[in-house]
Amino acid sequence: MTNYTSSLLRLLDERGYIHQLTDAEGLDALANKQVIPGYIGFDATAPSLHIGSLVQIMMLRRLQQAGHKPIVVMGGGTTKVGDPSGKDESRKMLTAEGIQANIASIRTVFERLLTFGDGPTDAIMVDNDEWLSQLGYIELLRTVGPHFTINRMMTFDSVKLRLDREQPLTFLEFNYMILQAYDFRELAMRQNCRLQMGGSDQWGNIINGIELTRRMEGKELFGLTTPLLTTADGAKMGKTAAGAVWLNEEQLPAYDFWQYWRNADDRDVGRFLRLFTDLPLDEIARLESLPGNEINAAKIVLANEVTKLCRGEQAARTAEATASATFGAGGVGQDLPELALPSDGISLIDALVGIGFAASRGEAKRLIAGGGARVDGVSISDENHHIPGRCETRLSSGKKKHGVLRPA
RNA sequence: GGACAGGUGGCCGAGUGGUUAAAGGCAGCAGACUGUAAAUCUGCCCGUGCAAGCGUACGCUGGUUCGAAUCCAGCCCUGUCCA
Repeated sequence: MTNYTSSLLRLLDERGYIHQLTDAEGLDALANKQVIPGYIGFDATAPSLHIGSLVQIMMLRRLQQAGHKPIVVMGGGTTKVGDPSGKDESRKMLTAEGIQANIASIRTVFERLLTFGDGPTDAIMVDNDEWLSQLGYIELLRTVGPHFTINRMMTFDSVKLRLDREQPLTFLEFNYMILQAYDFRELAMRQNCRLQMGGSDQWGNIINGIELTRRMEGKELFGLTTPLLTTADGAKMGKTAAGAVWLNEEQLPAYDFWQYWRNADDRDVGRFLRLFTDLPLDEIARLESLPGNEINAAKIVLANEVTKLCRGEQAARTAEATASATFGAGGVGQDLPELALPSDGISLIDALVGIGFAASRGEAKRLIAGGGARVDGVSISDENHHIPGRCETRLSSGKKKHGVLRPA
């Protein structure tokens, strides 16, 4: 490990945030000397970010913990053009109001993790629409255009990959890197921002911003990327059966959020604790070295801590209580999904579909045929099974998904 | 504008007239084993129905045919090369 002298880089380094750094010594020295405004850009295409972005959010939190100034940049302007990053047809153009609503919703999570305000190290949130929508095409060409060569743009992975695979790459997408580079320059001018952070896939964009600003303004900026976060079995973080693991409560109930962390792979526990919780490192070292199934205790700590940060203390407690009531005692907890139970009962199939364990009746039948449907813990293989009304019933799909049928 | 190659289920990718709701892989779900872990093995994996079946589905629209993802025409989209 490198010997950093600044508390910022030491903190980031020992917790595993650093993948690439443009100028380690320069940044280290600067961090010792002044408060560094640093930013990370986020997408505004959905009303919530998911845990794929959590590393970046946590990095802003670390920045603030180390006495620097986090700047959250919402891509309101870039979102207006339509997000080209995925090769899927995610070109839905959002309305200005839709984007604003998304930003407002996303902000609620940031407010839990960062301290916003007017002070020197308080976090701020800006929308790149502020400057991008003002931008004239001719002006952009004249001021920014000369600093980019196509030759160089072609060498970036994001571009090269598409061309090599003979996939389409539109002019719009090609221009994204220019807009992102422009963002960095603009922030350097407006907020005196000196550092941009991001995922390793942003390295090219960050470099572009640094070079553009150096050429246009003669200012020296820094870039830092995080390692690409995958789970131990190689999957991208944040995807589960039900879809993405959203940070906002409206998109994903706290109990499910808690469960995601509770079900982490053994091998991921230590890494996740360092990245996603504020626990001291020696405590984390102790937790991650717990032998055999004692590691489950560490997973519970992980789930509690992350849920506390993202959803609040109360949400974490309720989720944990629900989990221990459900898994430990075989009972039910208040956080489980519920379905009203009519007084004359309900068919097992309807119950499974109604509570969301099966997307269609056919799927419910298959679940039953496979032995995965349980009523009060007992596996039911009769697809015509009828659940009587009156008493509270525990309905499960497999061993992990549980719900409650409550008499109406 | 021209020539050529393509557009298949969440993704990748076979399939060139009926036996194709469409091989195979990935992802996903469930079962066994476990520790709410991993690995492994097994089953499932468009909708509806108890079922036979019916309805949808292979870029779009129309056509040929008893029958089309497969053949024909036009259109849209993508790539490569040419102008």
